[in-house]
Amino acid sequence: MSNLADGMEDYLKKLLTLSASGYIDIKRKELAGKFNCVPSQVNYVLETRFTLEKGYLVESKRGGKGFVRIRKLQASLENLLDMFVQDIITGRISDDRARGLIQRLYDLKYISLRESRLMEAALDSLNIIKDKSLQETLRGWLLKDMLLMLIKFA
Amino acid sequence: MSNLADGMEDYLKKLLTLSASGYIDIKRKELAGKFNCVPSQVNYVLETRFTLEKGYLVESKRGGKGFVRIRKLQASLENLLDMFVQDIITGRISDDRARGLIQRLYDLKYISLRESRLMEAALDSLNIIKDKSLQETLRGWLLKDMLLMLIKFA
DNA sequence: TTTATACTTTGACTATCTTTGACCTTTTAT
DNA sequence: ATAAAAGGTCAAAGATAGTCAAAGTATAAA
Repeated sequence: MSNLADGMEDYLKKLLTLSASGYIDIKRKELAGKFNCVPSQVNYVLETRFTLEKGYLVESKRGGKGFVRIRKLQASLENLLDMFVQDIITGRISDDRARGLIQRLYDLKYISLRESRLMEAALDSLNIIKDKSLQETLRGWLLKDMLLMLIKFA
Repeated sequence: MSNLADGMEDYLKKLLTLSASGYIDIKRKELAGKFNCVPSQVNYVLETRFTLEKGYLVESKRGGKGFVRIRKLQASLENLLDMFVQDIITGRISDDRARGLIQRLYDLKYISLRESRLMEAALDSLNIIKDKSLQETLRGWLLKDMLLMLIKFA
């Protein structure tokens, strides 16, 4: 008998393969109910099994009619991401490295010239931050959020 | 099945696109009746979805023959500058206003959908900053740098 | 077999978004 | 003036989801 987390993982992955849209929407509480566990267990499964490195994107909304949406990335995007995931998940990234990644995205025709410049401009704005540590952290988030946005609407 | 507020938002936006005059007049109580909710729900939708920053103007009148008028502002650069002059001067801007500006730039066809999303993603990343003051300042720079870049390479 | 380490499960507390209702103000009709 | 007919405000309640750290379990190393 496998554990709860593995069971929930399998269940969600199965739903995903059955889904035509490439994503599924679930209710955290309902899912927890189905597996007879606390709702936060769902978060655990999402955090450990449906990560970016593994090719998944998770979005959610709170409040009435809220949801958790799990999206399976296309293989091509996964490959692309593989190159950056390491930088992204460490959470911090140097300016040079960040600009290198943007250049790479452009070379791969994944973003337009204007888009690359937009991303670079965003990086520029971080230069007014005195605290170098905060700067690196923020740069990591900036890059990650922009990249995820591109992927989400690919 | 989406929630009440989203449904009402969609309904009103649809009416707006169908309207030749550029605005629609509704009766708060009637609308609430159609959606089977309390009248103040209408206010909630107006306050969260039809704000000035998002390019809408809401006027109303009480008493007999009362109404609520929702107008989609036509975007123009002049218009935009007027609306955001204060932010530009102070160099600080709230999240809502920043997103509104981006939306308006997109309405104006100054930026593409992807570009607008990139800019929004950049804004997202600032949310990890605890210090609200620093956050507002940084947001100002971020927006300014991205905007200048767009202009420079227009 | 014990111990150390990694993985899983739980629950209390928090954050966010939505819905409702009681009470308030303005405008019009008589 | 007054009553009737709108619309407005605000705070509480409801509906979800997120975080974090403690407690429980399984696995690997000694």
